Amino acid sequence: MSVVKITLPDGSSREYPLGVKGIEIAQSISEGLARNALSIEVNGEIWDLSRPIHSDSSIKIFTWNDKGGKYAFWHSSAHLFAEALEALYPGVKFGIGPPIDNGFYYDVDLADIPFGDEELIAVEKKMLELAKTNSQFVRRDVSKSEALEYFTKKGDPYKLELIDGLADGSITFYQQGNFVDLCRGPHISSTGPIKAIKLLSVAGAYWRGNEQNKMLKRIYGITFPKQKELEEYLHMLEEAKKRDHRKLGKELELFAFSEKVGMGLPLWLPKGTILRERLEQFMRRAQIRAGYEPVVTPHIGSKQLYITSGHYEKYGKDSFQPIKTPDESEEFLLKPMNCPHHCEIYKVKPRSYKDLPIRYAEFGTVYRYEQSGELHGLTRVRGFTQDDAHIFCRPDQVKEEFIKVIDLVLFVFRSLGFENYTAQVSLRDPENKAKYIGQDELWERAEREIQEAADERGLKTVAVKGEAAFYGPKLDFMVKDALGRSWQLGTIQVDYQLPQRFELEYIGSDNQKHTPVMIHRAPFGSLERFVAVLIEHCAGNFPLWLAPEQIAVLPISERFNDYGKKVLDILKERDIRGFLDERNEKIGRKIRDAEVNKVPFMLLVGEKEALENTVAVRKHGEGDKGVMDLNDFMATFSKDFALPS
RNA sequence: GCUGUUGUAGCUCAGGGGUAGAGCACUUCCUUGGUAAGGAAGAGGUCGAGGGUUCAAUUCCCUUCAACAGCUCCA
Repeated sequence: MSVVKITLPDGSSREYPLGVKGIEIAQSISEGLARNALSIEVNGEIWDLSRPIHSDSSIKIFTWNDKGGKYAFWHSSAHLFAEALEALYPGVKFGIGPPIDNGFYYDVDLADIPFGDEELIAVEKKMLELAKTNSQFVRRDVSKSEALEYFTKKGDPYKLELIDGLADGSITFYQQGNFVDLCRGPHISSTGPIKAIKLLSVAGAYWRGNEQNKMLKRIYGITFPKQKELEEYLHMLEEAKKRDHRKLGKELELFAFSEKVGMGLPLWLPKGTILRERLEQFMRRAQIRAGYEPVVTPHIGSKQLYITSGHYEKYGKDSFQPIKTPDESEEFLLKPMNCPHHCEIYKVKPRSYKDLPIRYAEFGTVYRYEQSGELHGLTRVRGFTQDDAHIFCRPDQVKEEFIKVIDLVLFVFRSLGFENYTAQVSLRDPENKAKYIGQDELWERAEREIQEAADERGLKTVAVKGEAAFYGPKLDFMVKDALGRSWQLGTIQVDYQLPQRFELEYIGSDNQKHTPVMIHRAPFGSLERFVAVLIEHCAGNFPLWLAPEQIAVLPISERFNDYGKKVLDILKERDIRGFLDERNEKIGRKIRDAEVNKVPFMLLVGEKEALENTVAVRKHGEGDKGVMDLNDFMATFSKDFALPS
């Protein structure tokens, strides 16, 4: 056979000579595509454009607009970085240098060479210089012995360790210029297209992520085909920093931390508390409509409770330690989760199959001793409030209940304008079953039912092994923060284990005892994290119903403070949150301050308004909306003041 | 928890071996102004904490705490 059949993404296929290269296919399609092509997907694998294709294949040619294209570009940039670094610092040892979502990094052992901003700039310069030589990335298959010999000679222990773990026959080298790296690829054709380079930061990272190993320097960078794109990216980073919830939380006086109170223990300021309570009201109402019953449980529970649940064994040592009492036989733990308490509520009386499902909801504040280096604003704290609920149901009700919870989560996301979320099915790590409790068949059943429920609601899911909780698989909803970091928000978890451990039961229609299934769920995840992500999502410009201060009443001069007070009183009668700016300042100044504080509406009152009983409406970010009767104003926006439903 | 960086007024930051400075915010006075910063005066700090070196430390050294970045972790 001297031809291969190549199937294109549109389903059409063409024949090419055996050993055709991606770049040749691109040229045959169009000159423009060939010019922009960076890599090619061949039967689901991403290849170099210069690698010959020897069998019938489905292909897709990637450009800068595809993730696969960017990855090849950034992977090649990592090699270019290594080449430049080696040119400037001969003898440095290299770990790994992969592409990431935004750019690339390379782990290097610089021994004791100091490496700061100046060095980063010097390496950037060298990279640009080398990129201009437009050297080809050349792929070469090497035998394991040849690979070992090369890096032994070069004296790079990290690469030797990597090669050690690879099978002979699967090892490839890539070379550009004088630099040779162990690499699976793929790469772009040559260094020329790398036109704009920025090395962003240096951080420590353990070799192979193991803290027993030596710490290497991880150098992050990003590159672009055009200088303008780099500038736009850097601008975007600046903008993202302005949305950081830690910054806005301080500026808008939403929350604070105190060294004296303790790290990771947020203090909610008055404005932040309003925001948080509005979210609670919103969720309470949605839950009551969905058939949940609110419950309240204490902040501590006896150690025995957590021995029963299995949490003590799993987390006891690495958590807040037991609280003692004068009675030495007593020990209590700060509650790290609400489920055991809710199980005990279930147990207060015998249950019939007709009672199920039972749904207990609680805004439960829990405490977890997170590692100090993990704490991060409101997204990772040591004391937080979950919008928690536990659904106790029969096995035949699991899927239906799960779907109802998905609907609730999606309602919440929709109401708050979150469109960019991903759903992750978190499964057990089949290689490490000891990490989990419970029988295999229950796990398999739960994993299957989660996937089915998600599919039924048309969720796009990614299954990730090893991400399950120790008692059951989860469906996690993830969103990204302003700086592109991914956070888990809502979570839904099926649990066959806790009901057994707590010996929960119900009497079935067969008059026999059965064990119910438990579903843990928290659409917000925690109020803390949700508020953090919400702040970044809307850059502090909260929807009207959530805004801590909805309206600023701004008298033109002190002469109209009395009328302003009257307007404010009317607003307050309608439960609208507002304040009167009585300061001896000009109107321009009052407007500026209200704008900076992101107050959604400003009502200006002066001589004309006081005489006519009206207000001059100004909307945040939009400007003057004209003079209106106060009642008309409130009627026009009444829907926006109310909880969404 | 590990590695690195940082810590000066309420906030944002400058400074630097001889006991501190700016802008904004704050207070008072003048001004009563119509859609993003009116003017003047004033008050405000154990320079994160503890120890050391020194005639002298906020500045140099050590320890510690916290924040930040990354790694590891996340019921």
